[in-house]
Amino acid sequence: MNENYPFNEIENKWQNFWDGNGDFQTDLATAENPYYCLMMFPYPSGKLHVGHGRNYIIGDAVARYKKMQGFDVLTPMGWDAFGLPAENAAIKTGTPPAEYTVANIATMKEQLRAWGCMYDWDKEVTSCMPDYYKWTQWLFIQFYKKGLAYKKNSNVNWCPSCATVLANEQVVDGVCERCDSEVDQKAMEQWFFKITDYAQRLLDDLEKLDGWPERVKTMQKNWIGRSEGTEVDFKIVPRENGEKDHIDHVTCYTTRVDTIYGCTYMAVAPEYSELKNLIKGLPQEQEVLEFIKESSKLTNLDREADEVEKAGKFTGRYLINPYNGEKIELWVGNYVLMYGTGAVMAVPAHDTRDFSFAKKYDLPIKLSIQNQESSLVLEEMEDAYTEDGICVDSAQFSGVDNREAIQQMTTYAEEQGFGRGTVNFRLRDWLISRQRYWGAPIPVVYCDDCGVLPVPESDLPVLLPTDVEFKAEGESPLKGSDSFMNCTCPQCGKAATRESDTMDTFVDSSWYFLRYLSACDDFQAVNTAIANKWMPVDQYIGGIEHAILHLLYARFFTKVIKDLGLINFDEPFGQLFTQGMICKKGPDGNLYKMSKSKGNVVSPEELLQKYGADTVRLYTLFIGPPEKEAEWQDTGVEGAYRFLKRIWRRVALNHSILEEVKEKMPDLSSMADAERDLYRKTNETIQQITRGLDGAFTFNTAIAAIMELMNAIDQLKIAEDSSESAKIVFRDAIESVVLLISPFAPHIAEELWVELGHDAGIMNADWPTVNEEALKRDEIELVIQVNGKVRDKIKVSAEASKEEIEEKAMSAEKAQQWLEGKTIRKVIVVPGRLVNIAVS
RNA sequence: GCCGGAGUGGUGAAAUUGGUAAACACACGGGAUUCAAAAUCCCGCGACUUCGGUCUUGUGGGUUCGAGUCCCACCUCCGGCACCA
Repeated sequence: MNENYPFNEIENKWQNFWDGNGDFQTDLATAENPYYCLMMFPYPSGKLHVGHGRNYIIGDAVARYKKMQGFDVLTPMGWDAFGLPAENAAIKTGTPPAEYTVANIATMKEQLRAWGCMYDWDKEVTSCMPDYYKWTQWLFIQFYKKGLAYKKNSNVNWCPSCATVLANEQVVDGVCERCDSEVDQKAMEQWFFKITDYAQRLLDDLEKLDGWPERVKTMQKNWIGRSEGTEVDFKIVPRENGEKDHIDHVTCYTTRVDTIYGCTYMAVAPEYSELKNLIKGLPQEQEVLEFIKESSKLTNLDREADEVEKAGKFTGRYLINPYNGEKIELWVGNYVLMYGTGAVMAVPAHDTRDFSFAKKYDLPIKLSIQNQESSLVLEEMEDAYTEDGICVDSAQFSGVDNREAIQQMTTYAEEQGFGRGTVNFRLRDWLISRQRYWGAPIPVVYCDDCGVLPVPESDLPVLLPTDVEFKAEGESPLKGSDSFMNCTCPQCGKAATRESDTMDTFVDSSWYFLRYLSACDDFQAVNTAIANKWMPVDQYIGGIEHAILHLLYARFFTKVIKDLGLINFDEPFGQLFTQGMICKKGPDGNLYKMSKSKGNVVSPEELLQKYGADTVRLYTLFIGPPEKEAEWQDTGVEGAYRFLKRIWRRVALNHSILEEVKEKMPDLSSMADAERDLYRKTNETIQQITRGLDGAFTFNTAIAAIMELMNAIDQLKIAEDSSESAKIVFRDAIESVVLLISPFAPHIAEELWVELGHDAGIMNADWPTVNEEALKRDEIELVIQVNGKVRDKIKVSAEASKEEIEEKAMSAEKAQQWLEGKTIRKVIVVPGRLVNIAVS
């Protein structure tokens, strides 16, 4: 056996072997012990760098580990293949998106293979292929039939650079999450999914997700943004000239109805639907219209900046507060959002925004909540009092605790019929229309006579045309394809037109985990029996950047698909693991997430050639806790390489010893001390790693533990003339190292496994188990502390009683020096750990 | 402002959940081997020290025989939400 570690010879060999052996192909129907290990499928952007690799390496390690534990592991892989980069490439180079995408997939598939990440390619899904998007379209139609897909005209986020609309989730700090262009507001007719119908369930079911990171659940909770409050109808004071209005009241939403006796005006959003009607013909009309126009010019960015000066106009109309009959002014304010009802009752004394607005426009301020000390004096207030307290000047509610008053006053409003308790969500419906080519066409037809009609299921898929011109303009390229646009009405047979928008790519990725389970099924989207058997996914692995978008949409889809009766579970992912990003210092010396634009990518090719896949894998897992960000350091790779070389050498140099060992593990009692120590260390390592890997992903410490075991193996100093039992213990330790490291560095493990005389296919070997007997110690080292400081160490028998330990500790030589002349006040004996002597 | 997470050597980090702080590595320094280099092996590596020790887990208090870990107050950083009424 060559003593130099020949990674370049063995890695490809074993990758071929795994393929040929079908080790990663899983029979979904017959598997008895299913374990679904899923990695977020990538967008085929071209090339993966080592930062991307973390996701797949972690996933592969989990899959191999679970396989060795006897599970029937399913690890599929696919491609989130629709999306803008392919289309932009088409605009730039003229390469059709399909061609570009297919080429990238081929490259990335090779890269995954070169990393030793093996998948069940029989179940590959590619979201841009007709056999996939047919079923995406089918699901759209089911959503449509259930009233969960609808079209409406509304203000939407428009990215001028991407030339398409965006979902709220895709707008980050007022800019497009993809290209960082400032997003405009534009009124357009667009398709939406009614995710708001599922807001409560999406919120409630977060409770069930014990295997999800807390921070992801919190992010989703914030995003859904539930708030409980009260709607109150304020009657509009009729016009003096007797003219009628369309409406007779304005409804506001508040979470603080307890402060309503302090309400001194009402403010509506500039976009408030009835506003223009309410001001028609009034002297204030022009001024207010002007104001509305000004406000609409404010971009998202301006609105989100804290500095935006609150501004507003009196509309000329008045309302009646139904609780006390007071007449108040109706204002329009730029600080009021179209949230709730778009109208807010203003209580300057108890809301900081209303306070500054009232001060600016000299509106009245009334105190209606008093603090516990009754120390609030209106004239002295410099800001609103927003804490809890006691209602004052609030008619029959005066003296009531304000939290209690919310209940009482809501009930009162319901009894009187001018208000009601209600719940509001921050979550908006999901805008899925995209004015782009490279996505699944929305399967809808417009007929002049019959209106909007879904494409009949038998006509699916609605194929993307190829006779299109790619341009970065504001219209879908599909509009330019006559062959696509012109069709017949499925109902009346007359000429009709197709919808030219395509679906957001997040629609594709919201159900791909179900499609892996029926990848080749031409007759149905979801195989119910198989899905119920394999889902929810046991372990999902991906980046934290999907905490809201993808993970929320996938949960929504799962719930809808359950309601369609196709599956019997309502959460898609049991355990979720979000790995941290890999960063590297850029040319400017700052640390960035690895990306082309920062010029700090490390591509795997060079590393694989220099060190091999196992080294890259081992370093990636050893770099730090996998859920945290990590800084890539090239010298660290060297360290991983050194360790693998060391394992290899230890086997190669002792090959004959390892080969000649045939005997079984001898009795513990017949082992020399050094042998027992190593045998114990081997079992401790197995225990530690297994505990770490179950539930948590402590790869970094698992690898450290294997390194420690290697250090212990070297302590034994095995040689040809060592005793038979030493050789057995040595071999057992080496074999354990090979098994334990195999999920992380599978190629070297396979090779050494065979060198140790086993059949090829280490992933089908059993994960090592702990011999409890071996863990026991005859003698234990105890620390002796005096007043909590370590002063001495003693060795005692493992069976020693507390009394014996105490006695031995007290007489320990060094401890004695610290006890001299002191009064012993207390002695604490912690068996197996330490003795602490408290003196004064 | 609200919510979540973190702060430990030159660096990445460990610490059986209240029990020897710094495991395992990286970097660095010294030595062996070598004509030389690479590779490999051995030793050292928190700070101060009068070589007895003393101090040390963001800061300050507290609980405890004992605190990186628990409690209180504060500081800093990261992430999410945010004019949401």
